[in-house]
Amino acid sequence: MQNPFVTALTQFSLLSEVSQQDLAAVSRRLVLEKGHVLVQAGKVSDYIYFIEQGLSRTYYLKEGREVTDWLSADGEIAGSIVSFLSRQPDGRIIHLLEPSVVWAVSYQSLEMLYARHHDMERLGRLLVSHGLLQLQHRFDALHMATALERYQGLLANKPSLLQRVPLGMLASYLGMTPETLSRIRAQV
Amino acid sequence: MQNPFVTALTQFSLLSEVSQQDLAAVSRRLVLEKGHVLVQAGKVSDYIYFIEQGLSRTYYLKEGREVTDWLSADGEIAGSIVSFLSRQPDGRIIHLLEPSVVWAVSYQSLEMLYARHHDMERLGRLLVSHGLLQLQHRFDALHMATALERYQGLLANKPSLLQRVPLGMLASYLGMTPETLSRIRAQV
DNA sequence: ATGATCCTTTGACAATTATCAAAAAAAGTC
DNA sequence: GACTTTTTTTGATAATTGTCAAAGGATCAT
Repeated sequence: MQNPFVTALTQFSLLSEVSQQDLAAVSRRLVLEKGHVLVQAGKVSDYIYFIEQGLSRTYYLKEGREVTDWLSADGEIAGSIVSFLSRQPDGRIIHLLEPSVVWAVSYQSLEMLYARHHDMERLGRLLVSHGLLQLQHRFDALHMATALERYQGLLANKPSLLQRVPLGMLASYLGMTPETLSRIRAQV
Repeated sequence: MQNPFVTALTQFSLLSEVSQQDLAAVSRRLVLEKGHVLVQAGKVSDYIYFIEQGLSRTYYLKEGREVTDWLSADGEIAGSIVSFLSRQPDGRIIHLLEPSVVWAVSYQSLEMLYARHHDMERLGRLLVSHGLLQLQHRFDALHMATALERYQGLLANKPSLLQRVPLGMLASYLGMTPETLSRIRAQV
């Protein structure tokens, strides 16, 4: 299999040749510049993305301030999951923090594949399960933790983000102000 | 369908008669007293629960203190999802805050049903998706919010928990100390 | 390269939240 | 129902984190 997107998904669960071909057929590879907006606010998000290479940031506005909700780097999934799964508009915006190569699959295509192939439905279940585990992990890292602990958690878990993501965007990702993150970083 | 557990799951996605029967066949109804422990810490959790009536609390210990991770009431799912999905031990404990009627299904049975019936696999996917949406919602409610906002969020979203869950357990659920929650409640 | 813009750091101070302790209230037990 | 135990409230104080402002750096576009 040449398609890195299909290869990555196959890690979650084996797919028949037919499913792999069908999946490859509905996925599109995009080469995009830094700053490109993958998902706009207020619309139903119709695509889910796989970041072959690059970095995306999901954020929303709260009282005029940007709150970073999620960061997806090479080999990870990006998407406005609330909107994508619930089929409702959502305020989240996804944009690229680096020039990136991403794969896109539409909701419709996925539903079609789920209906057609049991093994794709299974893959979908496992993908969502994986997403749930990731979110729980992130939740735990922020729950009942001090700002310093949250920073250290990121340092232990995803240190590369500290290099690749501007401090101001990381701060709200960690649930603190830029000033606090700057001070913590200076002092550790 | 007489089985309230199967009826509840059917809301997520239609099931064939056969699937419904198979699901009913592997689920067991339990009538349990307050305080009963559904899931112990440090073990791989082999069951997922549906609360027909009652209330459960998921918590773990952090530096000697109990942190409330999740609360499941009538009609909701309870389970140590990290352990259940990842098949790894986890520190979370689930116990009942009220005498409850719950339905239990084992991991093995579910896997068997997933493999046997495509529509069960779909139901599983939708159940996990629903869980992911719930967790994201909870995450959003705590992210970049003050203690007062978090309290008001609970008041707006799940006010019944304020009546049914002891304040100390709610406090860590909301990411604050019992003293802070007590003061906020007195003042609002 | 240069200027403009945006991001980060630092400082002073204010607000929020945590901690510790003790009293008051509520819940569980015999 | 009285007693014990646990939970909640309240107070005083400390620690953490946020806010506002300004200076210093970095980045971007021309």
